[in-house]
Amino acid sequence: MAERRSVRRSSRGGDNVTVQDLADAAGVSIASVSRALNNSVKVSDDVRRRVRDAADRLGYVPHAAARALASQSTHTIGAVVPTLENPNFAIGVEALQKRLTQAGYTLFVASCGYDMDQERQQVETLVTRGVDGIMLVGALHSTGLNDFLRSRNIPFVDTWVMSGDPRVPSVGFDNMAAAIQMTDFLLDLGHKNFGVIAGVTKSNDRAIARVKGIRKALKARGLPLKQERLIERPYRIVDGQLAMRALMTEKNRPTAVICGNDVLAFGAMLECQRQGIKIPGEVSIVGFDDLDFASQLVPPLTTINVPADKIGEAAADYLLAAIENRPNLLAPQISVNLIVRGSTAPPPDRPT
Amino acid sequence: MAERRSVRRSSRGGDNVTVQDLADAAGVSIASVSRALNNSVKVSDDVRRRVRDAADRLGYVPHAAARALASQSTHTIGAVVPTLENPNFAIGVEALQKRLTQAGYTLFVASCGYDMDQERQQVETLVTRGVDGIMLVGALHSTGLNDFLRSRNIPFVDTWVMSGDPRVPSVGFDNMAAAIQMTDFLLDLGHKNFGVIAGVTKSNDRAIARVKGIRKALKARGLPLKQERLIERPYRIVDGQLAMRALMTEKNRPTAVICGNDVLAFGAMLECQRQGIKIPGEVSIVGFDDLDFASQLVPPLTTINVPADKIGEAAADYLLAAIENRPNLLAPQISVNLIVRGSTAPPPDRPT
DNA sequence: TTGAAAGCGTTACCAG
DNA sequence: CTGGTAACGCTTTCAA
Repeated sequence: MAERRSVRRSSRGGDNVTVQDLADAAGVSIASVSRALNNSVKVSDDVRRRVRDAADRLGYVPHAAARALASQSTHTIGAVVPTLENPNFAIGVEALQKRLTQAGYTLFVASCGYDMDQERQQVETLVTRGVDGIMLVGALHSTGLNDFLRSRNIPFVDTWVMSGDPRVPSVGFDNMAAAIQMTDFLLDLGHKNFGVIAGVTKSNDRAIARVKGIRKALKARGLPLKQERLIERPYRIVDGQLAMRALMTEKNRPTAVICGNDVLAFGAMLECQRQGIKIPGEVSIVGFDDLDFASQLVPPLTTINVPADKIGEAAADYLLAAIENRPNLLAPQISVNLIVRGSTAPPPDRPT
Repeated sequence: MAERRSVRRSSRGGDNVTVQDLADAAGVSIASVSRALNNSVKVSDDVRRRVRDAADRLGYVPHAAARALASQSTHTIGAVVPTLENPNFAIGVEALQKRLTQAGYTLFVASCGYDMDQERQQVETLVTRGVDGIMLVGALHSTGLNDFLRSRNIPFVDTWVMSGDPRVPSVGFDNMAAAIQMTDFLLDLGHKNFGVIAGVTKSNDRAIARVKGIRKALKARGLPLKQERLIERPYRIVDGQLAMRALMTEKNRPTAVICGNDVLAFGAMLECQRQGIKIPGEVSIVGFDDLDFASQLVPPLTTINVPADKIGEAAADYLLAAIENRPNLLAPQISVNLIVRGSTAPPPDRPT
């Protein structure tokens, strides 16, 4: 038994304290040490105390890999988001992580740059890592991804969307409905001449759904969305600016511009400020997300509030419940709200 | 041998394919399978091919925990940042992750909310996880953190700072020097009346160093920084606004306001816009970080460019090198630059 | 180049 | 309640 230690291959300096060491120090079996450490019920207070003491004294640090191997559970969760540069996802991941930490889980984070193949790649890596659950963004994944995860019995949850399919748990909201609500709001204000600055719709079902919603709402009032009035751009300020510039060079300027998110809207507003175009006097601008700056802009931005932190927390709760086989709370629906602020008003009195 | 499988405790559905299975399928020993899978040189092409085929056919997914346990290396890195809500850190983490993925490493992310105790907690969790390296932000940690990591032989790197101590590897820059440069710039412009909106300095050595730099530069010109001219606030837009409001209510308004970062500066600018205070006509405002919106604001913000992505990449490179015992590249120094834009100008002609 | 076998640090089952 | 011990899935000597 003493031999055990000397045989170690360990190259690391700080000869790690093992359960075996604690057992020796506390004068109990390693089985008892394990039980004591894991708050198992079947341990006498005495043993528990002695083990805890030894652990503190020797500076014991559990070995997660060994634990995972033996228990078949890593207490680890993975998240794959398009990019952390979008504050929305950063906030969501942050909230997810906080919740997981509370529950004793650790989070792997990976980004895929809005690319389904990369997402698949990252997911496979996470599976190799033995994650107990995975958070994904959107419902649009590489073919077979869902089945792959299901076949391996790994709980996962789509976020920022609301899937119709009950087999696919999701924590989010109906992007199309939100876009419709926003468009209807502008329509009710009297706007008839629209411009849209959307996010890149490739591999992005949130962006797709939002454009679809806008189209649908307009169509319902007999207003088609002309090709040149729909500009698709990455979610960056400068792209919002350029898109707005393009939109405003037309002879028949739109009186309302719907942006795929607040970042794009911010860019659009800056362009107006630069050109001296009055908001909302000449053009109404709306965003999506309600990032912290939205309410502070001049004028403050009308947008859809998306509680990214709530999404992250709910995703954590769902995953944790699924992992522990708790009666699965119905995938919580996140409510998003139209926040009307100063960037919108009825269209100016001129023939459109 | 057949017995082995039936004894499994595995509760999971998707009976995972093991090295043993591949060995059976390929008709070789598990040792050979391991070698074939790990690109070991000592394998015949034939064996390699057969193993690879079997792996593909059976859908083999390696088991990281087992691999870690056997090889004493997890191919895992941990990062602890104050918060992902600060775009700077989000960008840094994103870059770190990308680089690590390329190298076959997976990233654990944790945030500590600018709290050293939480940071310590997170680090210990990561150590339990067996991470091969850790990225930290700042050089100010809970007492003994560095020794703890060193004693366990875990490479770590401080970021966003430049440590004097060569025993503490860091990837960053000299915050104080940058602040001095910025202050000198304003001083050279003719400003004598300063206001400072700093980040919360508790547990934040970047914020501390920046304030120190400002103080030092002012002092060198015989200008003290009065208590009421230094406002410390969390890094949020609204805090920048409120702080600016407080600064501008004084009878003797500052002609230059130095902000701890761009977010605070943005808030300060918004407040001026709201009050109709001209920038830079009446007051010059500067930030720190050069976030993407800085160059787009009206007027564009004078600030210090901090390449967060470079920091993340360099941190990854350093950690990887340290882990693989490669001749440690000297901790790379990140160069930050003063970016002069429209938010700064000489002070107005009035007695200050 | 290949195979056999000894671990890696824990957990969990089974007796006692 | 406690101890002994067989896994967990893989890597890595050590011989052949």
